[in-house]
Amino acid sequence: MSKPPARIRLADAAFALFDERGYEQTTVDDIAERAGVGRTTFFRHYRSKEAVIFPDHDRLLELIRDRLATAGHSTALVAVSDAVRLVLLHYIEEGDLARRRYALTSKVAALRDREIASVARYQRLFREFIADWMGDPTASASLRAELMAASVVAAHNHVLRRWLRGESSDPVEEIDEAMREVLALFPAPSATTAAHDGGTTVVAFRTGQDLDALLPSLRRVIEGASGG
Amino acid sequence: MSKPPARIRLADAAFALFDERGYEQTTVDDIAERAGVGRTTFFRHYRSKEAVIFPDHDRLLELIRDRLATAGHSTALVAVSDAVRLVLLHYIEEGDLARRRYALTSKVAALRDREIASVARYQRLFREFIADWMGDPTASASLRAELMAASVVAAHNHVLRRWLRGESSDPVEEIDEAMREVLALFPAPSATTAAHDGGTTVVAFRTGQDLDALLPSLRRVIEGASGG
DNA sequence: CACTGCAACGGTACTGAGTACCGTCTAGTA
DNA sequence: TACTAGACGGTACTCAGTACCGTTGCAGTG
Repeated sequence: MSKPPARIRLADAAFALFDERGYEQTTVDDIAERAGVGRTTFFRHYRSKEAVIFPDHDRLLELIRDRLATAGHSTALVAVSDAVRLVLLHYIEEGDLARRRYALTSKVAALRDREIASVARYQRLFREFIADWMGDPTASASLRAELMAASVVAAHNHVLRRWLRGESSDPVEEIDEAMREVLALFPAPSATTAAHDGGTTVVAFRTGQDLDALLPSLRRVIEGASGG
Repeated sequence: MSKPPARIRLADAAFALFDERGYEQTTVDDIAERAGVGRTTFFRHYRSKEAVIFPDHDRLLELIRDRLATAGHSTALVAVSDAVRLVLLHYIEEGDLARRRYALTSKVAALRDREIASVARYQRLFREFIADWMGDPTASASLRAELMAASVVAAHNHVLRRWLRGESSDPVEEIDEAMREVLALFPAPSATTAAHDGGTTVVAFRTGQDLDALLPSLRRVIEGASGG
């Protein structure tokens, strides 16, 4: 019966102590002692006390980067959807561990802030990828890339949190549906550029009425947009 | 010639030292010494070494909260736009100080993370406000509130960063235009709910053609959506 | 003037995260 | 056996942040 490696024992000890005493009330010395290793060994495996909760953000970033790198111009949005699904699946595979982490980040402000900072790095990755894909350096296109990346990440967070709270039985189906909704918000980039030369603008909406009943208000919307 | 109050002297000293030696290379003792006060006094005025860079995030949060609180149901989106403009104006009034902070947050990861965490608090405020406004507790509405809040904040950040980098001469006009673009992405909430009962869906796009030329493809899109 | 209360300040001492460095033990190999 | 490399433990240090205490200065009050 050989003991599990120190890295695992440290993580187990940390989660257990955080549950028992709370995060701030647990020192690194406590964690190392329960894991049966020296304090130095803790910092050899984890850069900080916070990092023991988020072991593999770097790996996850690489995962996204790799998936996006395989995309051609016509498959860019598919790559984005795939990358988001990949991240979600990663958390789901963690199972109970992800839920314990969620319980901690919900209570401890320092951990929540760190989580948010990590998510911002994902968002940056998506934003740069989408901006490159658009290939249009104007301020307007840059804004659209920013909005799109923010929406993509928000959709992921929304589905993930639902699953973490036990409100979702099929998170993969939910993320696919959410991504469809996000992508539907944004026009194809080839069409958008033409609009700046004073074309017709059609805004997105959904209604119970049929198309013919909608035409008058459609026209009004279009004229309002081109007039303002 | 009376000296400025300690709070100001500390901020000045901190920014000066961060410029000279860098953030990590500057200790709180250094800052206090240059400001001519004791170390204790530093922590009386600023909760942490990072906080000296971001003095008034709490006040800004209150500003947003107050503006949103005055909104009625029909003026909710106006309140959101106003609140965002308020935040942007706050930074602009800081002028050079905001630009120095930007230079610091661009270099120091710890400061950038803190900035991001603060922005996330704004986003949460907007998300809760929008969700309340929608008054629809379904998962779909919750996602839409999340997407909208994320887009609102992303638009603000985009315009703010452009101004901070000196790429914008009229940031107020830019934020108004950006907010128009954001709000155009999202259908009115009364219309959205009907769509789930199998109504007509109109997707957003822009084109150089006029509306009549577009109708056939519009119909095709709608049938494709209701069929899938 | 003497007294009181209060607010801002300075100093000391402490906890705990994170870093640097050094010595030790052990497994694998020539 | 001798050598080497990696994982480990221990010590000592820096620095952020907290707790506590005493001091100073200034307002108002008798």
